[in-house]
Amino acid sequence: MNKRVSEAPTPRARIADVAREAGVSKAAVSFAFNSPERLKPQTADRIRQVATVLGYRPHPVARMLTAGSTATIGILSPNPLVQVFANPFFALFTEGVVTVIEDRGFDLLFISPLHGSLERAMERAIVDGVIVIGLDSDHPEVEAIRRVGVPTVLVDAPAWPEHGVIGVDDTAGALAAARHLLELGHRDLLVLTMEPSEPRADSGADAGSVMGRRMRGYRLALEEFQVELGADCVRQTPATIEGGEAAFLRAWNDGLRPTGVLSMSDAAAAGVLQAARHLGMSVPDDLSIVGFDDLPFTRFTDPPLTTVHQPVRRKGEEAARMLLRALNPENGRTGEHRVLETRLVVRRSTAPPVHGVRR
Amino acid sequence: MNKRVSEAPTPRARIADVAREAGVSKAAVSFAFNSPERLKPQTADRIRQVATVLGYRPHPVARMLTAGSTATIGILSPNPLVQVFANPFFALFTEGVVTVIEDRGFDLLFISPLHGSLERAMERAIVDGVIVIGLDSDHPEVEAIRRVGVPTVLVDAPAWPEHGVIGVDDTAGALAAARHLLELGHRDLLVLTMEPSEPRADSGADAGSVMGRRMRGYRLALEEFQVELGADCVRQTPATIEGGEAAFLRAWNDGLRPTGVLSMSDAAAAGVLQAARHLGMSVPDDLSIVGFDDLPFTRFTDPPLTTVHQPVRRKGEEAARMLLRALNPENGRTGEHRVLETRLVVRRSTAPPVHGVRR
DNA sequence: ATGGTTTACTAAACCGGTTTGCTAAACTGG
DNA sequence: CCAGTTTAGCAAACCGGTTTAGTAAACCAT
Repeated sequence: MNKRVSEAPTPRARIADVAREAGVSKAAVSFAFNSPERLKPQTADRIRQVATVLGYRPHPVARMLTAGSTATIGILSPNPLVQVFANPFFALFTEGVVTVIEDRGFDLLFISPLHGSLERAMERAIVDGVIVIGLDSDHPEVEAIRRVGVPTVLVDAPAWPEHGVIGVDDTAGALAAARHLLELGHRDLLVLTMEPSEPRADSGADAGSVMGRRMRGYRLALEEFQVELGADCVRQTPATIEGGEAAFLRAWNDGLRPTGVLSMSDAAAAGVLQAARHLGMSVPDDLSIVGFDDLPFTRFTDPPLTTVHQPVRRKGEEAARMLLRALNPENGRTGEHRVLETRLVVRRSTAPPVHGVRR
Repeated sequence: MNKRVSEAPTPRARIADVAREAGVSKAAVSFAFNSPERLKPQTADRIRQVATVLGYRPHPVARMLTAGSTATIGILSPNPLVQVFANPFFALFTEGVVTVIEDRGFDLLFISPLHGSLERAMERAIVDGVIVIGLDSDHPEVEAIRRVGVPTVLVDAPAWPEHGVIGVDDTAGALAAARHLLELGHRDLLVLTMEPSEPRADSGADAGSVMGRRMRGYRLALEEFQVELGADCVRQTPATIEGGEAAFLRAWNDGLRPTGVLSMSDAAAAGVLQAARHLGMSVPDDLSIVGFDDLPFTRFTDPPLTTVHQPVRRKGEEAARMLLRALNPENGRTGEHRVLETRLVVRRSTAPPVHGVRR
C-alpha cells in the first residue's frame, strides 16, 4: 500500500536502474566507474552515458559499507557545538587538524554531544577515528568512551592507556605567568578560573583538568614568593569577554582591590580589560593582567595582552597525526603521550604596580 | 587465503556474532536494541548482556543504509578547509548554523574540496543536505553541483532556481561605507578587494560575486559625489592581516597618498591599520579606514574599526533553517531567496581628513 | 477438544552498492 | 582445426544492519 501517492520528486536512480536501462548487469555498471579496464571501452562509455542521463550517482553510504572506511575524522567535545564555534581556541586548533588531514583526503565531522551521552554520540558518528578534546579525567563517561572501540586521540587529558594523548604543559605556563606578576612586585592577585568546578587544591599530583593544572602552577609560584591567596580571590566565570568583565566588577564590588589578575582564559582577560576601563583604571598602570592561550586576538587588545602561549595549532596537527597513525594499526604503538611546551608572552598589559609594593 | 595472518587486533563484533553467541536470530538482536517490546524482557536482557560482553556496537554505516538518513548536514566552500578555519567569518557563520541544527540532532560535516572537484566532494559526502558558501555565480562548477541532486542551500550566491539562496545586501552596505568616507570629505580613496579576480566593473546588474556587488556599491557612491577612482586605486589582496598590510605599503610605495581606505574585508582593514602605524600615520587623523563584515575582533582593534555590519550568525541560522525545510520536501517551496540587511557601524577609525578637503 | 488470538521469535528480503568466481565467446597459435 | 588463453560480462555472495512476513507454541474462551 503506497502511503504517499504522488510525493517523491525524483526517486534518485540506483545502480539497478542504470543496469536495466543500459541492458547490463549491476556489476558492469560498477565496473564502468571503478574498474573500466574490465569492460570493453565502448560498453563502459555507453553505461556512463546512461548513468549521466539518469543522473545516477553512487550512494555514498552504500559504497562505504563495503569500502570499510569513511574518509572522515570526527571532533568531539563535551561542550555543545554552539559553544565550540563561539570559542576562538577551536578555530585555531581545528586549523591545525585540517592542515594534516585535508590533503590525505579526509573530511571533518563535528560531533554534537547534545542529545544523549558522549558515548552514544560517538557510536552513531560515521568516522574512522575521533579526536576528543576538553574531557577532564574525572568526566563520568571516560570509561564508556574508551569502550566504544573507535580509534581515539585525547587532547588535554591525562594519560590514557591504549590511546594517544596530547597536551601542553599547563602547569609550567601558569607558573611562569604568576611568577611574572610576582616578580613585578604584585602581591594582591585575583585568579579567574573557568569551567564546571573550581578544581580542588590538592597539591599532590596534577589535577585531572586543564584548569586544575593551571591552578597548580599559580599556587607553586605563590608558594615560592610566600604570598597567600584568599579563598575570595579565586573566581570562576565563563570563558567569555562578558564573563571576565562581570567577574572583575563583582570582585571589585566585594571590596577586592587586586593590582594583578591571572586569568586562565584570554577571553575573560579581555573582559577584565573592559571592566578596568569602566572603572577608570588604566592598564597596566593601575592593573596588570595576564591571560592564557595566546589566541590571535590578544595582539589587538588595547593594550596588547600579556599571556601564556600554547601552540594550539600545532596541538591540532599533532593530534591529527597521532590519529592517522592509530588508523593504520600496523605502523606502531598506540599509547603515545606528548606534552607540548608553553611559554609566557609579555606584551603590554603588565607592569609593576604603580604604588610600589604594598602590604 | 589469509593475506594478513595475525594482524587484526579485535575484529569488532557484528550482529551475527551476538546472535550466535546468544542463541537467537539476527533479527532478535536488532529488536533487543530497537524494539525491545517485541521480545520477552528476559530475552532482550540476555541479548543485551551478550552484546555488552562482546563489545558489540551497531555499525553506524550499515544502520544508515536502511535508515535512509544520516543526521548530518555538510558545509562546502570552494576554499580549502585550512583557509576556512583561518577565517573568523566562518566561525561566526557556523555558530549560527549549529544553533539551528544541533538540537534537531544533526552533526556538522566540513567537506574538503581539495582533491578533485566540488562536485565530487559533494557526491561522496555522507550528508542529508549541504550548505554551499562562497560560490560565485561564474564558478565553473555551479551546474555540476546543481545536478548532484543533494538538497542544497546557497549562501552569498545569486538566485538559483530550485535551491534556497540567502545573502546580504552587499551593495547597500558598500554604498553606505563609501558615502560615509565621501561625506567626511575624503576624495582620495584606496579600495581593497579580495578574491580571485577583480570583478569587471560592468555597471549593469549585480555582478555574480560578493566582491562584485560590493564594488558596485562603492562605485555608486563615487558617482553620486562625482569622484573619479583611478584604476591604480583598486588593489586586490588576500583577506588577511598580512595581505592588507602589504597591499597598503605597496600602494604607498607606488606613490599613492589616499586619505581613506575602503576594504572589503575586516582582516585586510586591520592590516592597513598596522601599515599606517609603521608609516607613522595616525588613524583616523591621517588615514580613515572602513572594513567590511563587522567580525567580532573589529571591536578590539586600535582604534576600533568602522565597518559594514552584516548579520553573519543570522545568515548561518537562516541557511540552516532553509536547508532543514528543504529536507522535508512536503513542507513547502524550495526556491526561497532571502536577502538580509547590512548597515554601517561607525567606530573610531574614520574622521574627516585632517588637511581639509584637498584637490 | 476446538478454533481463534497472542506471544515470541525466525527466515528471508532489503538497503545500494562492490567483489569474487565463473562461463561463454572471441582470439591465439601450431 | 582444435586445444589454450583472453576478453567481456553475468550471477551471486557480501558488507552489516533493519524490517516484513510468517510460524510454532502458548494462551484464551467456549
